[in-house]
Amino acid sequence: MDASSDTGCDAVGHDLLAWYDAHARVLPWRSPPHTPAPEPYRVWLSEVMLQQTTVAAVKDYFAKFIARWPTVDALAAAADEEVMAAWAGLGYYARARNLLACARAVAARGGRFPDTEEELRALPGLGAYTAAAVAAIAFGRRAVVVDANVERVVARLFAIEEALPGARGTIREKADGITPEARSGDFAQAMMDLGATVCTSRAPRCLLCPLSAHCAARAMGAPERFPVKAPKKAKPARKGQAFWIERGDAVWLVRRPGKGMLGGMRALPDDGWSARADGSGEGPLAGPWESAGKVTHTFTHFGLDLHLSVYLGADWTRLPPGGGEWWPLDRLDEAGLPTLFAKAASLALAGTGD
DNA sequence: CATACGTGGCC
DNA sequence: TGGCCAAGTAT
Repeated sequence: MDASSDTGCDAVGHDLLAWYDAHARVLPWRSPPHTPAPEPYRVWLSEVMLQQTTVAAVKDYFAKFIARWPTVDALAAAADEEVMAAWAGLGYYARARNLLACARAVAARGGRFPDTEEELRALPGLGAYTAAAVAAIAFGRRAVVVDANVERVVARLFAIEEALPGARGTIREKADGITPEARSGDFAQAMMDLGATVCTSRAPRCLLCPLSAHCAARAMGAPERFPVKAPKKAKPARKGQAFWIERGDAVWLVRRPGKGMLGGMRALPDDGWSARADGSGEGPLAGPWESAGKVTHTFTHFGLDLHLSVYLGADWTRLPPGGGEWWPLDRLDEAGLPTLFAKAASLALAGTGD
């Protein structure tokens, strides 16, 4: 037997589940090992929030959503702008739009989530990972659950030299080979816990790892070399402007278009900056504008220097074109501004002494 | 298959 | 401090 066949698939599952029984993280959306599964609604909501997002960042949002919308039917009945505002700050806002679309699709079929991976995959916002995770965790189905943690653990277990993202197919096959028939939901969560707490990206704690005896990367003495990754593209640096138009007790807010950057979110008016180009420098009104400083913000695929121009004592007979609303300054935290514009608002309020 | 899409934490 | 990273999906 070679080093990989003696991992004998079953041995990995057995060792990992034994470790999980003793070391499973306690999380608000999770049931402990050997207890009934959480409600599918909670599993689904947490999995969507956790897409590309850390556990620490999700916790408060999960609690807020569950308190405000305890069931999928309640969420389905919510107003779009309420949900978008509640999601503000969590990022990847297409998730919030798909969350509502999915909740309404589930409500339309009686408030019950489908219980197969294939049907779950057809719902808005559920890709290969989330459909597999919900099928396994909420419904006990055997499913191959592959997220970034699993990719890292598997790439190390089998010392996969092929670089991501090309190695996805190979990694999935290997993950399939070690996924047990029984307890596949626990297995998936165990892999993710292992990746998050032991088989970490930097400085993996191999001495604490229940799979170290099976690990090819460990045997090579080079666990941190895996997974191999393709080099990243440089982020362009963009410049743009945002405009703070104040009427004494209120500021002019717009709603961004439903798709694209920060789609569907409330925002300050801007000069049309994007990932592809700088803004025009043109404001929505003639002014008079006063400079209030600059906000720097880094998005996934570009960096932005956002210059803020302020117009105090605006005349309400001269509303900017294109629609918007006067938003009370004392309720600005309820507007649901994405972080970039929340930073700009703080800058404006600091500068105006409000 | 490549790209667009947020944010905060870590070293 | 700037780059890397995190329970990915849609197109």
